[in-house]
Amino acid sequence: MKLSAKSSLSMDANQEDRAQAIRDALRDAIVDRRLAPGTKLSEAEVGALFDVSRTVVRYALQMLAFEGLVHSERNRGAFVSNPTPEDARQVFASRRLIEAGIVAEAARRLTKADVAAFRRHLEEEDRYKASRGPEARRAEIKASGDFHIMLARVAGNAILEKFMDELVARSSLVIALYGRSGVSSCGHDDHALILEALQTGDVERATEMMLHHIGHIEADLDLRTGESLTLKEALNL
Amino acid sequence: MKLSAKSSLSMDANQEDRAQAIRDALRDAIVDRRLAPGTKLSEAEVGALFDVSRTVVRYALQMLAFEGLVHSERNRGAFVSNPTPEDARQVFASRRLIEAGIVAEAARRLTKADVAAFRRHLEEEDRYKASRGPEARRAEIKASGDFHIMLARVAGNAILEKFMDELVARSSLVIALYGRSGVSSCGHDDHALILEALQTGDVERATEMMLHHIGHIEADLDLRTGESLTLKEALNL
DNA sequence: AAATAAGCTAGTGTATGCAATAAGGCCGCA
DNA sequence: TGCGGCCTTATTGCATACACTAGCTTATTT
Repeated sequence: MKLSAKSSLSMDANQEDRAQAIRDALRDAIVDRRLAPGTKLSEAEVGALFDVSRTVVRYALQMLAFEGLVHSERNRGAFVSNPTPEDARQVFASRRLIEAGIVAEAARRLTKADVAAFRRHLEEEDRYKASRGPEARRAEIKASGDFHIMLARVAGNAILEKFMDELVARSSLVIALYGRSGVSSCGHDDHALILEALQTGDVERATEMMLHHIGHIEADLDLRTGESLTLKEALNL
Repeated sequence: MKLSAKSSLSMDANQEDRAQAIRDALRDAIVDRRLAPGTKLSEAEVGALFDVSRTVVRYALQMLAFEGLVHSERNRGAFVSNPTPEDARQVFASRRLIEAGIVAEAARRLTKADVAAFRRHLEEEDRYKASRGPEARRAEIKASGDFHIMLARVAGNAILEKFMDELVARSSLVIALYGRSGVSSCGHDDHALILEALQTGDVERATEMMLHHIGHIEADLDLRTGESLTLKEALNL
């Protein structure tokens, strides 16, 4: 667990709410796959890393549990979530539903400034795609999720935006567990296509592109029922 | 603040997680409108009522803050949320989107047992509608929300179910603040119509009914920009 | 030698104490 | 008499201390 870099940085900046800072740091670590699913998040350990008491850590962990990124078991502790294939399917089903609505609303509200921001973001994504190494890969996954979060923000509905934050984070976990080729690297610029359709005001096409895009991501997963269960069952026979 | 009835009851039943019990009790109180928007939820006071320390109360309040039912201000405390008209619009926009998806999925999965449960529920709703008095009114509102939550459960997506829990709760708050005639009492049995369409497997019609229903609820609101803001602006001129 | 039970340890659940902050009251001043 | 600043007080933020639970180790018995 190496999160030390974040700690000092966020502490002096955020005098206001340290629990939130810890939450964000852990969230990033989970989404970036620096913390593997199943990893135990010991209160004392995290507290030591961030130089706060367990009280504050508990708040942060509870928030993450609410988002579904962390699974909390009474008297046992908190662990990075280990979504089942069924969980994964539900995440993507939810995304298909909500992102379709977001695309429709975003198309109506998209400003020139938004388009410019998206262009900058797409360039950044491309840079990461071009780069090699695990660090660039992590950055690419993060940036890929950020695209969807930006879109949700443009849609102007704070509630849907919050839902998308959660769904994108959960998606990262799912991809970490079940992703085959690593990234949604089916050799496509889905995001660029979506933006293009949005710019021309073609809502229907943009929606279709989005659904295809989510389909691509999901198709890249290997959701066959986990081996661990099969193994257990085999031993019981 | 009279929540005493719940406290003793939930304590002996739930040895497992007292914070959750308190959360549920407060949640019910807010959704039932026993706690008005803006009411301060003092940690010490709530703790005394439930006979737990502030630590546990804080967890409960934080959970409610995450659901949007409670607004937490640093060094000031937690208050029952006071959604703005814009918040209200976003709640219903989100519901239109998500419940359309839920109806479609529920139609596919609806079993006979589900139908029977819905029928029982509708009867209960009717009983409350027939009864007079504020107590019956509260029960009616609650039951009305429960219909939507049941539907979400039938749809079989835990994530969407959680989102609906939050949206239904927020709706109750909004109705408490901006509701004109009190309940969605536009003299209709929207829920029964939705169930009927679902039974016949007519997804399109069920979806349409659901959207109409949400429209009915929203139409019953008076979302003209709050007087407080207008007053402030008037004073600033 | 294997299995079971008892104690031990590590870590979470809860309460409480202390420090800090914000709201309200009080006094002085114009 | 009205207004502004200071102080008091109630309440939250955080840390720590204690209680309890689960899992592991060990020892004893069959």
